Amino acid sequence: MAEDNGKKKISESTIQRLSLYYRVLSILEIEDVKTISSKELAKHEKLTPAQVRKDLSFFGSFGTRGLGYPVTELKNRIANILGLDREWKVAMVGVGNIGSALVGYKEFQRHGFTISMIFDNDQRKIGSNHKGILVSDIANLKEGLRENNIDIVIIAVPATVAQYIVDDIVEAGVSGILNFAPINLKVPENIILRNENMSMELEHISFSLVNRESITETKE
Amino acid sequence: MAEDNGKKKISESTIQRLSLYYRVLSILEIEDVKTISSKELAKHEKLTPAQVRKDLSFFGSFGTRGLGYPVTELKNRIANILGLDREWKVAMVGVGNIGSALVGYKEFQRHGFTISMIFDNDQRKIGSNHKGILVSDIANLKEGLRENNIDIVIIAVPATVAQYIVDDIVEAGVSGILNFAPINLKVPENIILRNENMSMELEHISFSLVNRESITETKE
DNA sequence: TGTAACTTGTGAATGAATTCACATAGTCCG
DNA sequence: CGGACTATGTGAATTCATTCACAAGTTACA
Repeated sequence: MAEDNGKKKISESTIQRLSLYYRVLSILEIEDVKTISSKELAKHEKLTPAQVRKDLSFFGSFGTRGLGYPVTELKNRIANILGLDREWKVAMVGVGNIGSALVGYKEFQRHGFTISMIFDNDQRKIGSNHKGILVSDIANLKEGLRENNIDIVIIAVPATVAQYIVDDIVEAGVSGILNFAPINLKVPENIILRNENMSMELEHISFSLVNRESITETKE
Repeated sequence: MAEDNGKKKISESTIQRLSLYYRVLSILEIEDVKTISSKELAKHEKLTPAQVRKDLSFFGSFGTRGLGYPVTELKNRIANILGLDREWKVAMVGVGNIGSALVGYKEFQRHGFTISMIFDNDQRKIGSNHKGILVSDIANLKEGLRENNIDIVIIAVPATVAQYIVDDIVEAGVSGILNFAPINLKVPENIILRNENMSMELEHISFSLVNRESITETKE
């Protein structure tokens, strides 16, 4: 009966929040907390209890009235929904500043994302070892991705060349791409492309600071 | 007459999109494009023309009917709205994987964010030079931030210690904080705190891939 | 077993963001 | 200079997301 053939569409924000819930639940599990109410869970991420319940209700009902949600069970279920209960094979293209940092980023590994290939075009880097991974020549990108059955590619190259790279990635049959280059890439409809734009958050802060000032004028 | 004392609230997403517009306009300016229509601008970021016009209309009317928007002028105006027309003094706390990469991230500099201080607790790093910046002892965080009039702090420390760090930052009087630690930090209401969660985007991709599969089943 | 206290799950109500659609104003070119 | 064309700016309509509010299920304990 757990079949949900209705398939109502899940909003972007719900998916993002699932990530947050997962993170909190992982911590709670380690702290040996057995159950948690929507109220508590909401507090952890500054949301409303109703929001939490609504989000979870899209995927079934895991809670027990009067008690709350079983931590481990819910965590596992969310992992399953997000696809974190499997190993994803990830490749990194570009091992400069950012790329290099991400290769060593523990958080990815923890969530099932294993970076197993690195590509770069810098002759000095090619052939070298980066945190235990051999850096391949970007000239072999397409074959490399194919042969190793890579699921997801992270792009961390300069904006100027990112589009060429992404074209190759798509041709290689990879359909999940995370782009760190500050440019909007064009991909076919069936490709899942997400952008990580770190300046954006900083700019959001600067906007807020500027706007706040005009209000906080009274102070001092 | 350009006074907008009405002050209708600007939505989060509008602000995010301003960042995108700014990025596109910067490129167009370099390409020596003089004017651009909402339609063209929308195409660059996969939005609708109406959305672009609505976003911009919150801040006044910069366009010319029949022609479009003057690229340079609009770019400068957005820079002004976002607070990118000034120099922000930024400090980095934690110079591990991520922190180190961000210190060398050109994009920040380009948008007016100058990282001028670095703090860490690792004795081997303290006193050393990181891309031309002296690494200070985190024990001196509060005084350092105050003395140097830091506007924004980027947190790139392990999740376990992030809350202590942020408390110090707040006490030092800094009110803009960008957090890379995968944890929800508590700050007073008047502090602008934004989180950058890189796993989240990857998880979004994995969710989409899993869900897509169930639809693409037909293939092969 | 009964009852008081909780907490879920969910339609309905509200609120927010996006898109529509068009009056208005400017451009462009013969 | 005039008419065809283009594109903005914005209320109104629509779609989407969040919150409300409450019936119904479960616990805890006397």
